[in-house]
Amino acid sequence: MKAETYIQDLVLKAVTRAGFSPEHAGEVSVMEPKQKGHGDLAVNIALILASREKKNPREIAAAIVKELPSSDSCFSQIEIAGPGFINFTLSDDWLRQGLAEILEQQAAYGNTDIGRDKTVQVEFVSANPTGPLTIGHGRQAVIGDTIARMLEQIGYDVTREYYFNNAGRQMRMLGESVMYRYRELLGETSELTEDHYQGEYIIDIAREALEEKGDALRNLNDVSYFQALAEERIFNEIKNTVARLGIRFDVFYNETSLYETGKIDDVIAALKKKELVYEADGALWFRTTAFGQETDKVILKSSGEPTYRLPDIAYHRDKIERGFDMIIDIFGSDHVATYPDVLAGIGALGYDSGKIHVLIHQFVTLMEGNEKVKMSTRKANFVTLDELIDDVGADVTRYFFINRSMNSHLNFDLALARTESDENPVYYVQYAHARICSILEHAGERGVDLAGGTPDLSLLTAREEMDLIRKLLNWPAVLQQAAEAFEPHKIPVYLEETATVYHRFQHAGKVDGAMRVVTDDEDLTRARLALCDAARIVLSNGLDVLGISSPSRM
RNA sequence: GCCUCCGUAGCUCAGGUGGAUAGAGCAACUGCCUUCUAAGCAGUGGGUCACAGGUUCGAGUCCUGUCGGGGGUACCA
Repeated sequence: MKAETYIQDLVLKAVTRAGFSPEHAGEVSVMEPKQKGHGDLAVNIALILASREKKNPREIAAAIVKELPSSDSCFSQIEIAGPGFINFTLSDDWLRQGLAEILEQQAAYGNTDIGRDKTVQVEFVSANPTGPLTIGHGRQAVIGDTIARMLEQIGYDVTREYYFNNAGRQMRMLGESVMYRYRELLGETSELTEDHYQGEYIIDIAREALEEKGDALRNLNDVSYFQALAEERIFNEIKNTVARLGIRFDVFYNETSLYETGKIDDVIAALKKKELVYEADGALWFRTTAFGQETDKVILKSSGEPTYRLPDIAYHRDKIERGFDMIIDIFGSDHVATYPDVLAGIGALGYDSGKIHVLIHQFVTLMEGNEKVKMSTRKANFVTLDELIDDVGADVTRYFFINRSMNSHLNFDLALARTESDENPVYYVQYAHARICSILEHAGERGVDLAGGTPDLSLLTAREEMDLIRKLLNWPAVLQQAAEAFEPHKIPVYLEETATVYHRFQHAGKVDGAMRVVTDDEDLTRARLALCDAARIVLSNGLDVLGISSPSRM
């Protein structure tokens, strides 16, 4: 049982017995005090009741505490502090019992079944295959995959999906770029304009076309061959890149299929039927002003081509039709203006857009020392995600991208990532894990291990030991909260704290020989090894959620 | 103009539904390795939480405005 809910229940009853009437159970909120020395969990109900009852909050707190059970083995102390907080300190017995649960549940510790029998689709990256993934895509890839992993841990059935537009102008320009490069290789003068893709990879693909077809395509004026070739080659690269980060998509969904299956036409027809579209200036407009927007939006250009909105609406309709309980879209902040149109479209078609969660992440500013690096796929002066992984490795890459809140701008200093990667916090967390593995191994060499049942955990009494248990027991709540709020950056924050508390625990043995893990006292040694193992389990589970390896040696 | 994200230590950033003395890493400075990894631990210095009002027992957190920066505001995606 979770301590929070237990306390909430206890206090709620005491409040009623003391003659007060809380408006709702949520009014008794149990929180973790920031300050050490204020217990493990605190309740501020007396402060809330004070203004309503026009009484001294400390007196109210006293009245409530009087109604709490006089002896409860779960707590070692209950006290009134400050302006009227009631602070609960968990008993060592309660903590040790929690430790036993960690050892029992192993890799499953922290998992819940909140999402049992529920499906969720996470759409992310979704970059059109016009060039290698950039660092900006990298942030989105890691955010999306980590959110997917968190949701899996709390029981959801997750589908990772990648959507791409292969029907529009961008891809045509890509094909044209390859075609012109191909002609250049045949000695013709360049027809490439500023609007075309300039990257070296375009020439590589053109060279492939040359090797495959010779000069047979010299006078071809149809880009489709070049476009298809480029799409295939570039997509392979994209898949390889994300695979290096441990990311695998379940579904690649392409725009073209929406036309082939008639889903685009269906949307137009449905909107027409509801009289939410009209023709003007040769284009077809979606009456988004009916949904509180400033202007109506074009969905079919005068050229007959759709704008991105139309296939996006059709695609999201398809997602809902596929029956997902929850749909998560992850976009860069350059897309903030597009999703209201899509949600309006979904609503207009009679669907519940409430199950769609749109998460916007802010940009990555790439720094090379003190200089900003401008990034543009078209101009090809970017640092690719692949190059970044080459430089700092997959673990550091993932950690950098997930370490901060997604609505905060990310300053990614390449020089720092390269030269000072040893100082990176990811090594700090991994090192704690490696240290534990090492100590377990060392004990094993001396003939002490954890085989043969749970040790006598009551031998754990030192402050460093209890602090570590406290921290480890927070993991399920951290994971659940991070998953439900879609805030993956809370995981690394927690892991760094946990690593610190572990390092402090192990370091205590350096200062005081009696605090060493492996001593001549075999029972105590086994109890401490169990604690080490629990720390290993939690760190490993946490790193796993981040898609980062847990090395046993460094 | 309008929408949106951001502004917290020298730098990069955390700060669950408002709570008690605002934190971490890096950088600077000082200690700590004969035995379980010093990729570590302990400590010192460093702040008008951009600014001004407001809401209340209480605001870094909520509301309004101002300033500064990012992104958007297309018949590009």
